[in-house]
Amino acid sequence: MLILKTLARAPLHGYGIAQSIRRMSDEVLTVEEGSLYPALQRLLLQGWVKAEWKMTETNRRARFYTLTAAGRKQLGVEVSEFEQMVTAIGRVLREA
Amino acid sequence: MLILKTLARAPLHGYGIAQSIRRMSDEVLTVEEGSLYPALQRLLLQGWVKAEWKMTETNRRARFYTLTAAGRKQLGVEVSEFEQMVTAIGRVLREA
DNA sequence: GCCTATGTATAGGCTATCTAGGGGTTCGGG
DNA sequence: CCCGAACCCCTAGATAGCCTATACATAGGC
Repeated sequence: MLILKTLARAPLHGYGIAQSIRRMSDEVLTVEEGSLYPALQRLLLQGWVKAEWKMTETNRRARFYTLTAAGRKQLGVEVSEFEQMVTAIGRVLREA
Repeated sequence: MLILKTLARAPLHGYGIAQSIRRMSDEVLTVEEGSLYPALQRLLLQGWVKAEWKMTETNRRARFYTLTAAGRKQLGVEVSEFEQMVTAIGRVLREA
Protein backbone atom coordinates (compact mmCIF):
# COMPACT_ATOMS: atom_id res chain seq x y z
CA MET A 1 0.00 0.00 0.00
CA LEU A 2 2.80 2.38 0.91
CA ILE A 3 4.65 1.62 -2.31
CA LEU A 4 1.54 2.14 -4.39
CA LYS A 5 0.81 5.40 -2.59
CA THR A 6 4.36 6.60 -3.16
CA LEU A 7 4.12 5.83 -6.86
CA ALA A 8 0.71 7.53 -7.05
CA ARG A 9 2.55 10.81 -6.58
CA ALA A 10 5.10 10.21 -9.31
CA PRO A 11 7.04 7.37 -10.98
CA LEU A 12 10.11 6.49 -8.99
CA HIS A 13 12.89 3.91 -8.73
CA GLY A 14 13.27 1.40 -5.91
CA TYR A 15 15.90 3.28 -3.99
CA GLY A 16 13.85 6.45 -4.22
CA ILE A 17 10.70 4.68 -3.01
CA ALA A 18 12.49 3.50 0.11
CA GLN A 19 13.92 6.96 0.79
CA SER A 20 10.56 8.56 0.19
CA ILE A 21 8.64 6.32 2.59
CA ARG A 22 11.30 6.77 5.22
CA ARG A 23 11.33 10.51 4.88
CA MET A 24 7.56 10.95 4.66
CA SER A 25 7.02 8.89 7.80
CA ASP A 26 9.59 10.92 9.77
CA GLU A 27 12.00 7.96 9.87
CA VAL A 28 9.41 5.70 11.51
CA LEU A 29 8.84 3.38 8.56
CA THR A 30 11.83 1.71 6.94
CA VAL A 31 11.42 -0.56 3.94
CA GLU A 32 14.45 -2.84 3.67
CA GLU A 33 15.68 -3.77 0.22
CA GLY A 34 15.02 -7.42 0.92
CA SER A 35 11.35 -6.54 1.32
CA LEU A 36 11.14 -3.84 -1.29
CA TYR A 37 12.39 -5.60 -4.39
CA PRO A 38 10.38 -8.79 -3.88
CA ALA A 39 7.36 -6.57 -3.21
CA LEU A 40 7.93 -4.68 -6.45
CA GLN A 41 8.11 -8.02 -8.29
CA ARG A 42 4.74 -8.96 -6.84
CA LEU A 43 3.26 -5.60 -7.84
CA LEU A 44 4.59 -6.08 -11.37
CA LEU A 45 3.09 -9.57 -11.52
CA GLN A 46 -0.27 -8.25 -10.38
CA GLY A 47 -0.09 -5.55 -13.03
CA TRP A 48 -0.38 -2.78 -10.48
CA VAL A 49 2.85 -1.14 -11.57
CA LYS A 50 5.00 -1.16 -14.69
CA ALA A 51 8.72 -0.66 -14.96
CA GLU A 52 11.17 0.90 -17.38
CA TRP A 53 14.87 1.66 -17.27
CA LYS A 54 15.70 5.33 -17.29
CA MET A 55 18.37 7.74 -16.16
CA THR A 56 18.09 9.50 -12.82
CA GLU A 57 18.83 13.18 -12.25
CA THR A 58 22.20 12.08 -10.91
CA ASN A 59 22.94 10.43 -14.25
CA ARG A 60 22.49 6.87 -13.05
CA ARG A 61 20.79 3.87 -14.65
CA ALA A 62 17.66 3.03 -12.62
CA ARG A 63 14.41 1.15 -12.97
CA PHE A 64 11.46 3.51 -12.68
CA TYR A 65 8.15 2.09 -11.53
CA THR A 66 4.87 3.67 -12.58
CA LEU A 67 1.41 3.07 -11.12
CA THR A 68 -1.05 1.56 -13.61
CA ALA A 69 -4.80 2.22 -13.67
CA ALA A 70 -5.32 -1.14 -11.96
CA GLY A 71 -2.72 -0.14 -9.40
CA ARG A 72 -4.54 3.07 -8.63
CA LYS A 73 -7.73 1.12 -8.10
CA GLN A 74 -5.94 -1.38 -5.90
CA LEU A 75 -4.50 1.44 -3.82
CA GLY A 76 -8.03 2.64 -3.14
CA VAL A 77 -9.09 -0.83 -2.05
CA GLU A 78 -6.11 -1.26 0.24
CA VAL A 79 -6.43 2.16 1.84
CA SER A 80 -10.09 1.47 2.48
CA GLU A 81 -9.38 -1.91 4.05
CA PHE A 82 -6.54 -0.47 6.09
CA GLU A 83 -8.71 2.29 7.50
CA GLN A 84 -11.47 -0.14 8.32
CA MET A 85 -8.99 -2.31 10.20
CA VAL A 86 -7.47 0.61 12.09
CA THR A 87 -10.95 1.77 13.06
CA ALA A 88 -11.80 -1.72 14.29
CA ILE A 89 -8.60 -1.99 16.31
CA GLY A 90 -9.29 1.46 17.70
CA ARG A 91 -12.68 0.28 18.90
CA VAL A 92 -11.09 -2.65 20.72
CA LEU A 93 -8.38 -0.45 22.26
CA ARG A 94 -10.78 2.20 23.46
CA GLU A 95 -13.34 -0.23 24.79
CA ALA A 96 -13.83 0.22 28.53
CA MET B 1 -1.88 -6.42 21.55
CA LEU B 2 -5.57 -7.15 21.06
CA ILE B 3 -5.36 -10.20 23.31
CA LEU B 4 -3.55 -8.25 26.02
CA LYS B 5 -6.09 -5.45 25.75
CA THR B 6 -8.97 -7.92 26.03
CA LEU B 7 -7.44 -9.46 29.14
CA ALA B 8 -6.81 -6.02 30.61
CA ARG B 9 -10.56 -5.76 31.06
CA ALA B 10 -10.94 -9.10 32.81
CA PRO B 11 -9.46 -12.61 32.87
CA LEU B 12 -10.94 -14.75 30.11
CA HIS B 13 -10.51 -18.09 28.35
CA GLY B 14 -9.32 -18.50 24.78
CA TYR B 15 -12.70 -19.01 23.23
CA GLY B 16 -14.03 -15.95 25.04
CA ILE B 17 -11.09 -13.81 23.90
CA ALA B 18 -11.81 -14.64 20.28
CA GLN B 19 -15.52 -13.89 20.69
CA SER B 20 -14.76 -10.66 22.49
CA ILE B 21 -12.39 -9.30 19.87
CA ARG B 22 -14.79 -10.23 17.11
CA ARG B 23 -17.72 -8.59 18.83
CA MET B 24 -15.88 -5.47 19.94
CA SER B 25 -14.58 -4.86 16.43
CA ASP B 26 -18.05 -5.20 14.91
CA GLU B 27 -17.09 -8.50 13.22
CA VAL B 28 -14.18 -6.87 11.39
CA LEU B 29 -11.39 -8.61 13.31
CA THR B 30 -11.43 -12.38 13.54
CA VAL B 31 -8.80 -14.25 15.50
CA GLU B 32 -8.60 -17.81 14.24
CA GLU B 33 -7.89 -20.57 16.72
CA GLY B 34 -4.72 -21.47 14.85
CA SER B 35 -3.46 -17.97 15.59
CA LEU B 36 -4.95 -17.55 19.02
CA TYR B 37 -3.59 -20.53 20.92
CA PRO B 38 -0.02 -20.23 19.65
CA ALA B 39 -0.21 -16.53 20.49
CA LEU B 40 -1.35 -17.33 24.02
CA GLN B 41 1.58 -19.74 24.36
CA ARG B 42 3.95 -16.95 23.39
CA LEU B 43 2.32 -14.57 25.85
CA LEU B 44 2.70 -17.18 28.58
CA LEU B 45 6.35 -17.69 27.69
CA GLN B 46 6.98 -13.96 27.82
CA GLY B 47 5.31 -13.81 31.21
CA TRP B 48 2.73 -11.31 30.03
CA VAL B 49 -0.19 -13.53 30.98
CA LYS B 50 -0.73 -16.42 33.38
CA ALA B 51 -3.20 -19.24 33.06
CA GLU B 52 -5.30 -21.40 35.34
CA TRP B 53 -8.02 -23.96 34.77
CA LYS B 54 -11.43 -22.94 36.01
CA MET B 55 -15.08 -23.55 35.36
CA THR B 56 -17.06 -21.24 33.10
CA GLU B 57 -20.56 -19.95 33.81
CA THR B 58 -21.82 -22.68 31.53
CA ASN B 59 -20.19 -25.29 33.73
CA ARG B 60 -17.33 -26.09 31.41
CA ARG B 61 -13.66 -26.68 32.05
CA ALA B 62 -11.69 -23.79 30.54
CA ARG B 63 -8.28 -22.19 30.81
CA PHE B 64 -8.54 -18.62 32.06
CA TYR B 65 -5.79 -16.20 31.14
CA THR B 66 -4.95 -13.22 33.34
CA LEU B 67 -2.82 -10.22 32.48
CA THR B 68 0.30 -9.88 34.65
CA ALA B 69 1.92 -6.62 35.70
CA ALA B 70 4.54 -7.16 32.98
CA GLY B 71 1.72 -7.81 30.53
CA ARG B 72 0.05 -4.53 31.41
CA LYS B 73 3.31 -2.73 30.82
CA GLN B 74 3.83 -4.54 27.53
CA LEU B 75 0.33 -3.56 26.44
CA GLY B 76 1.25 0.07 26.97
CA VAL B 77 4.39 -0.34 24.88
CA GLU B 78 2.55 -2.07 22.07
CA VAL B 79 -0.30 0.42 21.96
CA SER B 80 2.21 3.24 21.86
CA GLU B 81 4.17 1.62 19.02
CA PHE B 82 0.99 0.80 17.16
CA GLU B 83 -0.24 4.38 17.33
CA GLN B 84 3.11 5.69 16.23
CA MET B 85 3.04 3.37 13.26
CA VAL B 86 -0.53 4.27 12.30
CA THR B 87 0.35 7.95 12.56
CA ALA B 88 3.38 7.39 10.33
CA ILE B 89 1.35 5.48 7.75
CA GLY B 90 -1.27 8.19 7.91
CA ARG B 91 1.37 10.77 7.07
CA VAL B 92 2.43 8.79 4.01
CA LEU B 93 -1.17 8.27 2.89
CA ARG B 94 -2.16 11.90 3.31
CA GLU B 95 0.98 13.29 1.72
CA ALA B 96 0.14 15.33 -1.40
C1' DG C 1 -29.48 -40.16 19.70
C1' DC C 2 -27.86 -36.16 17.22
C1' DC C 3 -26.66 -31.50 16.38
C1' DT C 4 -24.95 -27.04 17.79
C1' DA C 5 -22.33 -24.30 20.67
C1' DT C 6 -18.64 -24.23 23.74
C1' DG C 7 -14.02 -25.25 24.71
C1' DT C 8 -8.51 -26.59 24.02
C1' DA C 9 -4.82 -27.53 21.08
C1' DT C 10 -1.40 -28.89 17.15
C1' DA C 11 0.55 -29.94 12.36
C1' DG C 12 1.54 -28.22 7.97
C1' DG C 13 1.41 -24.96 4.31
C1' DC C 14 1.92 -20.35 2.92
C1' DT C 15 3.53 -15.72 2.76
C1' DA C 16 6.16 -11.92 3.78
C1' DT C 17 9.72 -10.03 6.45
C1' DC C 18 14.59 -9.22 7.61
C1' DT C 19 19.57 -10.32 7.47
C1' DA C 20 23.26 -10.74 4.80
C1' DG C 21 25.16 -10.89 1.00
C1' DG C 22 26.42 -10.07 -4.30
C1' DG C 23 26.82 -6.77 -8.06
C1' DG C 24 27.82 -2.09 -10.11
C1' DT C 25 28.16 3.45 -10.84
C1' DT C 26 29.06 8.46 -9.76
C1' DC C 27 31.29 12.06 -7.53
C1' DG C 28 34.03 14.64 -4.31
C1' DG C 29 38.07 14.91 -1.37
C1' DG C 30 42.64 13.76 0.07
C1' DC D 1 44.63 8.68 -8.56
C1' DC D 2 42.52 6.15 -5.23
C1' DC D 3 38.87 5.77 -1.70
C1' DG D 4 34.74 6.27 0.61
C1' DA D 5 30.05 7.61 0.63
C1' DA D 6 26.03 7.78 -1.63
C1' DC D 7 23.39 5.92 -5.15
C1' DC D 8 21.24 1.87 -7.49
C1' DC D 9 19.61 -3.36 -8.49
C1' DC D 10 18.68 -7.92 -6.79
C1' DT D 11 18.50 -12.73 -4.38
C1' DA D 12 19.15 -16.67 -0.95
C1' DG D 13 18.11 -18.33 3.45
C1' DA D 14 16.43 -17.95 8.00
C1' DT D 15 12.57 -16.59 10.64
C1' DA D 16 8.06 -15.69 12.17
C1' DG D 17 3.35 -15.61 12.28
C1' DC D 18 -1.04 -16.47 10.03
C1' DC D 19 -4.60 -19.66 8.33
C1' DT D 20 -6.54 -24.26 7.15
C1' DA D 21 -7.52 -28.41 8.69
C1' DT D 22 -7.88 -31.48 12.11
C1' DA D 23 -8.35 -33.88 16.62
C1' DC D 24 -10.51 -34.17 20.86
C1' DA D 25 -14.11 -33.38 24.53
C1' DT D 26 -18.57 -31.79 27.03
C1' DA D 27 -23.27 -29.43 27.71
C1' DG D 28 -27.81 -28.71 26.46
C1' DG D 29 -31.80 -28.71 23.30
C1' DC D 30 -34.85 -31.25 20.26
